[in-house]
Amino acid sequence: MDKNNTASVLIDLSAAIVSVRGDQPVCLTVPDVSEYQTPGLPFGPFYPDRHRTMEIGLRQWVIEQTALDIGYVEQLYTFGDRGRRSEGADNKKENEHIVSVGYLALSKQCPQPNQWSEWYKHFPWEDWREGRPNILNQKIIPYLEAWAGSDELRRLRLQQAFGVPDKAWNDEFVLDRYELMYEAGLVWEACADGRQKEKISAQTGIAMQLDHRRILATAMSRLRAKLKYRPVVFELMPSAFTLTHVQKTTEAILGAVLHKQNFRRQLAKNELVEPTGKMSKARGRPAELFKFKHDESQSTNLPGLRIPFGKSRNF
Amino acid sequence: MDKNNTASVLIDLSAAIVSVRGDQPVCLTVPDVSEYQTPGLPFGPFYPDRHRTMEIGLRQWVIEQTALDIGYVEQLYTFGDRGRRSEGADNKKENEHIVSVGYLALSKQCPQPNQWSEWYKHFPWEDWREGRPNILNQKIIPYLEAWAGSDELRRLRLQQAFGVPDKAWNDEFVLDRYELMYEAGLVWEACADGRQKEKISAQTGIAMQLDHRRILATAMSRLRAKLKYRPVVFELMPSAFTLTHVQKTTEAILGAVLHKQNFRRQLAKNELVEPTGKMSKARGRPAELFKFKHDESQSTNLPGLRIPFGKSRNF
DNA sequence: TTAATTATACTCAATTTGAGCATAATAAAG
DNA sequence: CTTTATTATGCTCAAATTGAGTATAATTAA
Repeated sequence: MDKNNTASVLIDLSAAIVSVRGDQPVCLTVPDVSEYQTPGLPFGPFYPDRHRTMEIGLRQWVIEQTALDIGYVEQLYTFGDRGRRSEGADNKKENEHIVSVGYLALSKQCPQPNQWSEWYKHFPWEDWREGRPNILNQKIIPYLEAWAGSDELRRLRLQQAFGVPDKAWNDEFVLDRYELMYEAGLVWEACADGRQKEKISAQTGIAMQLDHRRILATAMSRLRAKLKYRPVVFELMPSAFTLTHVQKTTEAILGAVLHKQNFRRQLAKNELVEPTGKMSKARGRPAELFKFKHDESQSTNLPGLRIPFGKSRNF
Repeated sequence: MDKNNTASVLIDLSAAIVSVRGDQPVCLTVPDVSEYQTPGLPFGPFYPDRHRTMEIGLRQWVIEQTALDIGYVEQLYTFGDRGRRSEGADNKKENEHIVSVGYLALSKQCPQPNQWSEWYKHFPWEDWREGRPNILNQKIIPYLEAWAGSDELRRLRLQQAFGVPDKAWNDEFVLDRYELMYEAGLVWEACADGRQKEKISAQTGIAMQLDHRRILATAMSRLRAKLKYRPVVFELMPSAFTLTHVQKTTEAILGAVLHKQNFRRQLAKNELVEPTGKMSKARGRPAELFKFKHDESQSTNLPGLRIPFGKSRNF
């Protein structure tokens, strides 16, 4: 193998294809054939000869393999870490290095329910809609505190990511929290990568193949952040919807509940929706059906929601 | 060439290494040997055998080639476009596909002035510190309006990116504006890539090699956005500085002037700086010297500046 | 009819923002 | 030594935004 070849790599395009089913954000997964049965994100190789850009390549295999209509697509991050893909265990071809480019895609529908995996089964500590998740105080925080010990840097990172002991929880730091837990050996993937010798007694969320849970965490962080300044929720909504429906979808993604009246005030101020004239009928008073105002093309850099938050979110 | 090989690519790590000299943001460049004399961003190949992660690989060649102390490094975007690197003109090896991973790095110093290129020489329309740049009304907007014609989509994009006719200028849309100008054939690179037949009469900013101006535009967008919610300015400041110095640096990057008292109020509220006790001496009343409060390690996700803006920025 | 449920209009205090004036401390000029 | 230019910093205040309610309307189910 000459020097030129050592620089040559294969590129995987991995996608976190996100949708919302009921009040749960879900993510398209493919089943695992190995003994562990951990789900993984769908991915396909990038063929530079065939596709002019990587995004085109990604859309291509998503259409071929899933027949899904994904509107919004955004590149997340390019991961080139050795040792974060369980290479020793899985990869037969030692010489082929793989770099994976992670994408976030949003889909309005999610047919075939068994192929979609709920976010919060993989990240139970990220859903605060019913209050602070028990797993935090019962398991994660005590374990991480022990791991940090008296190490100043570790304690600082713990404070940043998890808000302990006195800072607020920040819903956007999904990736930071996952990475900290990985380093501390608190997720299954750390064992698989050989960073942790013994298995952790109970699992902290359902693991995923290779570094896919990390890609999903990146997608969650990005989507939660983006929601607040770009109107991406509408990429997850049908053509007509009630305001409550938009709110429930937003809350599902943020993993937090919002103030109803203030949420609507923001929608109104930013002129993001317009009435269709029709009404929905369900239990109580019928709600007006709205539609997104700018469904044409690149509505990417319109104002957004400027989510109003409850103030104290720690404890 | 078998199917496996068509998927194999070389990876370039390109870096927009940014610093501020006086009141000008600058970017490390390497001279061009070709006839055009256009500067380019420094880059090096990624050797997956040698470096565990791409960021480590990047830091490695930056240290080797520039001897710079870069603290903050952030991955920007992975570009895999064919036709956006003037391949026909430059690349001899038709079979080797190159994907470039763009990085943003911040440096406190910028020695050897001739190797650093000022941002606004490449993007003269992005510096609004002296008011709306003349080149916009005199050249860019008229050209783009003609290009858009009566095409609704084009006009919408024009409004989003450049604020014409009635929206405000958004300093973060550097990339959107550059991409629009590229598509419209208003930058030199579009000619080089063969998208534009004739040369444009006068240049709109100094061009760069391959797609490097696009990477710089991405860096500018990201840095301008980040500045507002993360305290990254301090990665560009010496260990002790006056508040005015922080403000001038921020203004240089944003390409806009800020209200002095309000800027300081934000710094104070977020507790980002603390006094050193020493004073600076220059022309007028001496200013207190401050230092960044959290210089240890990952201060990445601290509050940030929440830049207050002047209200009307169009015209 | 009544209760439960959901939608929507409106209010109000607290906070944040945008924009300004007033005053203080220094160097350079006269 | 006084004045002027220059920069720093303290303080004010109206406008806008946010957070957190209350009140009322229009339905379905009992």
